[in-house]
Amino acid sequence: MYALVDCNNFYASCERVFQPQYRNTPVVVLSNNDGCVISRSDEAKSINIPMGAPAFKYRQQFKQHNIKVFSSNYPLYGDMSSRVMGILRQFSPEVEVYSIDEAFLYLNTVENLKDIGHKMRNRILQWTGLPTCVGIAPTKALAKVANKIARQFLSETGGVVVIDSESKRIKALKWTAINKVWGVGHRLSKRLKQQNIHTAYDFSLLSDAWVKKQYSVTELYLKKDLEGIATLNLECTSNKKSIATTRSFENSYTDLNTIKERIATFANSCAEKLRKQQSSCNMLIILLQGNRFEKKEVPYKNSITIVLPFPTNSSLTIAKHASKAVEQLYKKGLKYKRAGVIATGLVPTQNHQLTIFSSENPKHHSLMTAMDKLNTKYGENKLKIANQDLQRTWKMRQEHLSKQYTTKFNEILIVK
DNA sequence: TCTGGGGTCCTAGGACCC
DNA sequence: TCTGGGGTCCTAGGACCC
Repeated sequence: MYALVDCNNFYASCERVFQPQYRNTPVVVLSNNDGCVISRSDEAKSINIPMGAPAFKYRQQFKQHNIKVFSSNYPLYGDMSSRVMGILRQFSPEVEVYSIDEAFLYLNTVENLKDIGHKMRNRILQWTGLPTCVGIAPTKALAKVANKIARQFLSETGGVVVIDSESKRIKALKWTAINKVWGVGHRLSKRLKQQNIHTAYDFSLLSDAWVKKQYSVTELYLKKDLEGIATLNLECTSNKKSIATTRSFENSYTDLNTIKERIATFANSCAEKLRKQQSSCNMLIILLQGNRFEKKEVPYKNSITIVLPFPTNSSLTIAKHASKAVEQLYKKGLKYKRAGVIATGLVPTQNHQLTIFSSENPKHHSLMTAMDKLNTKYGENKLKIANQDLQRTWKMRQEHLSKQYTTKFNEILIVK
């Protein structure tokens, strides 16, 4: 059986752990640059603050309803997440960390599953202060469905739902609207509804061949999973297949040098992440975009894919290629609002294929190692690469930032 | 003034090969 | 005048997730 454990309103709940005075009041967490709402407490949801609400449009409502606003504090959420995952590993050796706030577990046990679900919930709540819901079922897609029901009927279910019989499976699928099914998004649900498929149950009754022909194997796998035939497997490998750093700018930029500097910083950040998981990349994607919300015309949006001459995780090499690419993308006179660097074609750094004609300058490796060491010791970005601006420190707007209670000694909680 | 960021997977179609 | 066909690999872009 599979369990899906999901933290309720994760970012908002993390903030509440350290500021319990907000436990029963509406709380929202904003995205980078305090742009839009990305997490809401139940109270904020019931005041109809939508997901993705732009903060500048809702300032009045925040004030009016006394909503506590936080800037996002990723070091805090990341640390809380790894604590939760650590607890889950006590219940099963097979854990797939599906996102920062949820994980699938494979449960191979004769114990009562409902009891296990409650044990997981209780231990996470007691050890981290975070509320969760647990769905348990014979497949991942059904565990997702069970989890949704547990969340929706929290007080009746106690936050744990087990689908362990055919009648429960059918009842659960009939309850689930097609657009709420995991893997069925906006486009797909629209098409399915046109074909008179309105619930997960309707979908599960379709013929395999028809689903594959009309849609793709993804939908076929999903359908089998909903039927109770486990088709989606646990993915326990932790290494990423692509690594990205993309940002919106606080203002629009028009100047090439400013944009090049930003790209160099993003390239450096990607390279650092690559070295952390001991990967190198074979390809880079550089992207540059105008303002998505510009009404007049379709905004400029373009990207370049570069195949590197050899796999690398050197900040210098990646920044050099990224910088060259951005010169090609840049058009004078346009305004840019967002840019990014994505590293793909990742391979383990250890066993690079030897290239006959070119390879990394061996000095890069020791330089990068030294740079990472110093940056770990003295704080991020103490050491930069030359394409980055040494004077300027780019600061995100974070007007409502909480402390790094769990990852910085001088910000640790003090008990009076 | 101010609207996030980081991922995965699939498919269609082009390029290329024999 | 007649102008193949099958296979593979790669990439861009879409759809979806949290």
